[in-house]
Amino acid sequence: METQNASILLVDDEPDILEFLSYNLQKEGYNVFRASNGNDAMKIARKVRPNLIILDVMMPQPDGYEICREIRRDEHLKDSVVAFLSAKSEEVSQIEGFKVGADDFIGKPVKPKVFLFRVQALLRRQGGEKEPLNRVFFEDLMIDKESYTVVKRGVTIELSKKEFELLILLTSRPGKVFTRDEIFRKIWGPDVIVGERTIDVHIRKLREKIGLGNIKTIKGVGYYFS
Amino acid sequence: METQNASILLVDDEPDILEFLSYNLQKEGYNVFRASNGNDAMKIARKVRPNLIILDVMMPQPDGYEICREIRRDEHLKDSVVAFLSAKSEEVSQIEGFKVGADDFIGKPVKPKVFLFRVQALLRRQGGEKEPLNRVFFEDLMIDKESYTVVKRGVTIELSKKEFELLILLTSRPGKVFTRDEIFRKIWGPDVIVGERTIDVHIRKLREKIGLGNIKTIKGVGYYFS
DNA sequence: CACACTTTTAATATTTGGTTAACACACCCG
DNA sequence: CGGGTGTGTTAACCAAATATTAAAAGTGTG
Repeated sequence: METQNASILLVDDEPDILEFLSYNLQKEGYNVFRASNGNDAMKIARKVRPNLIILDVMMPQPDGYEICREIRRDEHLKDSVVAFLSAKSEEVSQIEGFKVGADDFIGKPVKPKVFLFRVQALLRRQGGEKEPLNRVFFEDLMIDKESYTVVKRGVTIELSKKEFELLILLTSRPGKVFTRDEIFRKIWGPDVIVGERTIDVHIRKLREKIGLGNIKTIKGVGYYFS
Repeated sequence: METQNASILLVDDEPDILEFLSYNLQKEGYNVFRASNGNDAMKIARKVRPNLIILDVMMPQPDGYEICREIRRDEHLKDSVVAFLSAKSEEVSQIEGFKVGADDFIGKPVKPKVFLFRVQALLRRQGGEKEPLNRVFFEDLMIDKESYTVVKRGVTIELSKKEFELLILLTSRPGKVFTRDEIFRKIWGPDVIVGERTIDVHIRKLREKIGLGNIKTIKGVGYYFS
């Protein structure tokens, strides 16, 4: 749509974080606005109608949730993409977050690379809504292929790349049993040779992170997701 | 080994990269087309309607963005999946890329494994590599060769490898009586020697799991499925 | 180049499906 | 009726497959 650079509104009461995020975003060429409290945030939002609004959950006065609700109530803003920043400890609050209409959660501490990647994914969504959300749900599990995250019952779980690839592969066809060979070919490629136990180790880590029940073994055959 | 006859169009002005990617894709069984400039690309695209189009961003004449726009404008092509190739440095351009309707960005230098994995993911998105469901039905029984499971009246039953192989064999020709020798040769192979009772035990377990009625014995001859 | 992190290897433990063996049962035939 | 033959049942054993762990090797990053 717009040919101008995307505009992003950052809202956080901690100046350091504001500064840090803002720096990273500007480096990528985004048009960044800042606010340190809810009132300023709404004022700016109404004025510039940012493509993306990033809110810290924990703030005095109107907190992130409250601001988000207000945004969703505003005729001109309700279609904005809203992402929350939240510390790992208070992750249960994500449920609340999605209830008030959040589009994404970004865990603190923020890693620049991941952060920018997600911002990008969020902005992309904002444009063409026909784009199906690249998310898969399995009971209490949500897998977001865009942001490389897994959320289990509101708790964000960080996976390494291999772990994520493995999970994506297995969930691409729940119930299907993938043999070791198949897994090797699809994730490691046809000519990479690694030890047999490598997969087991990754499977183990995955189970450790997302819970044991979901990935099952059929001895002599392979693994599957259920 | 599944035959992935998805067709992929590669567009890049550097012959080396074209060759490299093409090699990797073909090795995986994809049907690869190449073009070294935008005009050729559009010509080929209109003719073969590839499932996936991979464009280098940096090209003379019409660059990747321009080609992508044209693809999105074309009635027959606008639903193709389009991925961009781009060097790490020019990341800002990704915003532009998503704006013109790109589905993914693949960073150069390209690593085969990652590349193939993403291609796979993209093709999956394209409309779900529809593979035939490997399922057989017998009255109240459904046998799913993919998941090594049997569903009986809605209840999923997990079978071990041997049990499953046995079931598959017997149901491959319902009514036909398989002799012990036949079963041994087909499941254990020609040179494996196991005791006579081994089959009985597996048959028993199968009967236990899927019900007694289905597998019948003809004394002195063998077993059959009805 | 030190640090943090991911991936792989290697060594060890544990699990479980497959097999066996011993025995029970059913049926046929003299 | 009793021995013969073929199959059913059971539990115990074993080895292969997998799980687990820690440490080494590889990666990127400041």
